[in-house]
Amino acid sequence: MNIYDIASKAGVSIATVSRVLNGKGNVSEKTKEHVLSIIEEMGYTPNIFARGLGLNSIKMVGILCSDVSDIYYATAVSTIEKELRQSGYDSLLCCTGDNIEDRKKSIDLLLSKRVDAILLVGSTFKEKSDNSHILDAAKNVPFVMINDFIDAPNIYGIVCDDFNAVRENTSIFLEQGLRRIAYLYDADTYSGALKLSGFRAAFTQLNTLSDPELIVRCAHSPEAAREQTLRLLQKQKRRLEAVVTSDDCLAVGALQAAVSAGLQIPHDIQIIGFNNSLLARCANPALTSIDNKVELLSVTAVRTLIDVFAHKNVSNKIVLSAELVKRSTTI
Amino acid sequence: MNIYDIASKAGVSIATVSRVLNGKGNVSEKTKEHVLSIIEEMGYTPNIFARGLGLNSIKMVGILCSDVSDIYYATAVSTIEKELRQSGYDSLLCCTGDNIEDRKKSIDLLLSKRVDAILLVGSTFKEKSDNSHILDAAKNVPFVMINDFIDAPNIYGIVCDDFNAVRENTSIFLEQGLRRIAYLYDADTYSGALKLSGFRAAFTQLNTLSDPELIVRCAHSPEAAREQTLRLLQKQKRRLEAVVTSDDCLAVGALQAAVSAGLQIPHDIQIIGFNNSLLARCANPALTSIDNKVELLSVTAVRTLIDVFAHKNVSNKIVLSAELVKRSTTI
DNA sequence: AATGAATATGTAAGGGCTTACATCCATTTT
DNA sequence: AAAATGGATGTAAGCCCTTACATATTCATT
Repeated sequence: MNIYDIASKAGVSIATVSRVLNGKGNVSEKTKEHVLSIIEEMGYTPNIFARGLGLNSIKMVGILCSDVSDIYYATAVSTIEKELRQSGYDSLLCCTGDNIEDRKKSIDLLLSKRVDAILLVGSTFKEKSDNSHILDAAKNVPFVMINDFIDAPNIYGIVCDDFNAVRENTSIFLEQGLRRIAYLYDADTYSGALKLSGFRAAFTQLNTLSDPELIVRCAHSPEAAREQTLRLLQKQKRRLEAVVTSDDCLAVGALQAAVSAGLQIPHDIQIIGFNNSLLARCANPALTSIDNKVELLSVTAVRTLIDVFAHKNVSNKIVLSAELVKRSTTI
Repeated sequence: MNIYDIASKAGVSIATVSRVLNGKGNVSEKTKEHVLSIIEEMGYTPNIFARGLGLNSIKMVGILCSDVSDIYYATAVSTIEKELRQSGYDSLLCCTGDNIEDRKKSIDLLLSKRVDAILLVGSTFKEKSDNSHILDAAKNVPFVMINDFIDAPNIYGIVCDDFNAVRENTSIFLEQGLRRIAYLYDADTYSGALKLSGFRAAFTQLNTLSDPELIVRCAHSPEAAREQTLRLLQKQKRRLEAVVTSDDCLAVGALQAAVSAGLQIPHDIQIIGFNNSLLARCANPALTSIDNKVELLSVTAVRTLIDVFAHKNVSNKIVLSAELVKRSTTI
């Protein structure tokens, strides 16, 4: 069944059917309704490929995500997908892992599927030299990044003010007189770098320096964070007073370490997570966490993209503020 | 740039270029390499729409998921996506929520995008009457369901033996002499129904009956489960001895309730989760959980689908076994 | 009633690929 | 040496839309 069948059954030309389907051009109300009724009656769906051939777009946006099984990215992807659909776009999902080569392939793949744009969830790597494939992709379609930014034409970054989020909350600890503050982080990404500098800046502000031994990189799992925190707790002669983390899942690990070391939380040690995910609510005691507003970031990203499609004037970088959600691991 | 450009640059016909691109038909090794080098040199990518028009497929599978922000579904989608890509298929993601109307729309949408198959993640509803749209869809493309099954042509179910998983683990409690065992569940789905009957069956096996007041349905959040468990703890004259749940996130809520009631875990009360997700590892004390093997289910689903594409003989229902992962909330 | 503008509809030319069928050529067979 | 075979390649039709342009119709204006 194709547009010709509908046209002949409705006694009109295929052009008229097409116009009805696309709501473009002039069709009399009467004809329009008649055609629609035939379409309904025969259960006709236009062939997306033929349509794509004509329009060179099938309203599909590629989502590039390093790992949707991560609860944070999952929330982002979920929000993006919903918001896109509401705007009439579908989502082609591509999870790439953290490997540059794979991501290059994924971008090529999305482009070969003729997506109308690419939305990146999950930070790129710090070595900007390896981002040439993103710049290339942006020559073909708009490229929107969440929690990341590259200053180049046709690239839009929706980021959270991670620097100040960490700086301010670290400062709170410092103002309480604490100095033995550890920082646990996992990835060396754009936003990861911001958070780390935020941590350091809090110390600099007070003309102090953070102890380099207390800044620890570890794998993205509670187990890894637990191990690292236990190590710090054992090694330090002076007691660890607080732990700041780049992700709730690390904070949970730190929390487990503190609990197993018999420390009272938050009296003996305070812990602060990042992302305000389900993990923060599930931890025991419940985790204080910096909410960097994934949903808002995601919605903003999609809206930005829609504006770009509509040739509206859009700023290349949008910065949102994080917000602390206080629970039981801080005073 | 199109296939004609490549053909003329290579001094061959478009048919030959097409044959090289698709690896079909006979092309001499020499010509093939020459054409490939031109393609490489010019950076040519065949137009996916034109190709789709000819083949009526662009190797894309629709993933229908009620909610990717749920950590369990996120893992499933992530695994599916990876496995599909390895088999040369891409994933069109569609999150539908738990609403039948929305799901109908999503299925239509996937079909209109001419996906080669639909993969459903997340159970359908118990009222089979409302599954007519799935049966309809299966007339067009293979339909694979994870954790669900409808016995109809072209529908394949990859399920976990949820019934026995819950039955066996409930039995362990009963064999310990416990009788005041609560069951917390969230959704009234296919696998949800299996789990619930498994719970009941454990009692029936011993010619006992479960207390209907201890079988509680609640929303899918730790907070809701916490509240319900607190209610049970307060109401019951005889002490609650164990809680079985249909999802880790409910188990975490139950755990929080028990902790806040000052109970010793697992001495005073034992708790068992389901799915063995990150939440189980993050809980404190760490949660014993039934692992229903999402990754394996997902991989099996995709492999089944690939077999169906290859017209291999595939059984309509594949049942995998769950496995208990013991942590600190059971004896 | 004649003219022109605006609206409604139709015709036909792409858009870029796949593939059945036709053709050509180099082998092998008799 | 002629015929048969089969591999390599080309031609052209078809897939199903969109849309520029052409034509027909309607309506308002003079």
